[in-house]
Amino acid sequence: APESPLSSVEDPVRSLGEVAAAGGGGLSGAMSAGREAGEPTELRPGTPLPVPGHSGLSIQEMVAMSPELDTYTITKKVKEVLTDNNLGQRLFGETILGLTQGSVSDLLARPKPWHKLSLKGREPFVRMQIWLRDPHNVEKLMDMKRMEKKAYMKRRHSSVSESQGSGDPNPNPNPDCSQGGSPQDGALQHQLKKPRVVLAPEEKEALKRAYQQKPYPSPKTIEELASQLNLKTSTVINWFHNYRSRIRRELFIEEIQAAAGAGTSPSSQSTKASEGDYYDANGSEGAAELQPDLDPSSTGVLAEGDCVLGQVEEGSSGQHAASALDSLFSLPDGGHASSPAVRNPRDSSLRKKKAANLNNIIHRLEKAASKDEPHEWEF
DNA sequence: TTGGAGTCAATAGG
DNA sequence: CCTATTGACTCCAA
Repeated sequence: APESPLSSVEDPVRSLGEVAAAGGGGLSGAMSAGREAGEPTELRPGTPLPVPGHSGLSIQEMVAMSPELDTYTITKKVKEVLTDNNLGQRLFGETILGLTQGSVSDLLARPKPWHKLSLKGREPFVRMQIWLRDPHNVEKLMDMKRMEKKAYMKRRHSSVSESQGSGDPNPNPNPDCSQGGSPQDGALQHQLKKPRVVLAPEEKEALKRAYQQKPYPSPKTIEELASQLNLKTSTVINWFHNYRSRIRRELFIEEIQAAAGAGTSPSSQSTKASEGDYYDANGSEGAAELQPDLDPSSTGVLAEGDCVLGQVEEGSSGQHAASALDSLFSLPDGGHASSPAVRNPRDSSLRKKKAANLNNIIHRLEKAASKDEPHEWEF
């Protein structure tokens, strides 16, 4: 069998079956029926990407049994290993995690604390942990990188001549190998595919301002915003979904940094953080002062007790059968499990964000108070 | 239905 | 090439 240019590099297992992934009901997608055929999207839900060595456990099972992991330390280590060895997020993500580059970037840049992750969300971290365990894995990835490059060179050479059909030397019976084919009929699809919406800075500002005032706008408010900004309603809705979600994540990170920073050094480096990107640096006014001490846990966003600190108390109990797993869940080198410490509740940035989240609470209270009657309260 | 969690994938910068 | 950002989509639970 002639080695395929690149697909062979990828997960050899992969779902053979793969029922036409036509994708379920696309409710709103109606009009833009441009969904092109091919592009089975590399790794899909089917085969959860086999975990390296390992006995029969599926990652799912391993995730379930996994003790609390320090996501921050894991991502830090992964980033270090990748950069040290010139390995990209794309290759790492697609072959090790089964995720795309963008997702990997996001994950590595702002990992959520373990206890805030769903089972699904923990999977990538467990995979990274396992991957880190064996230094040999780095070698394997590097080999793959070389192979990709080789394949790429080869393709670039041959493709030039066979400009049209059949030319594609695709020895792979499996239509999976997306890499190659694509630039075929670009022009056509380009027109049919709805262009990506890019919000103007001012539009984002307006939305952020609206968020400050009402993190959970009513359908009515959304409509207004949409028409005022001349955007589709769905775009506004999506924006709020995404913004809330990303604000939430920012808070997690701030908490981690606050805890870590406070512990290592009294003065500590004022984690420059991405500051005011996710919330209006200016607009948080009043709220902050009005609520001196809101119980964070009630927001459902600012976790209970202590996130970051959690993993200390864990240890002792679950050993037993875990002994075997023990080796699996521990970084190869110094297992320095981030030593958290006191955290500084006075962190202005954190406070500001928590304050900004006040409206979140209000929203829920409103909701609880009056199910019906989408009251539009003014403050 | 609505909101949250995870992701994808286009795209902007390096 | 690579990485970061981000609008949209899929799943799922309440």
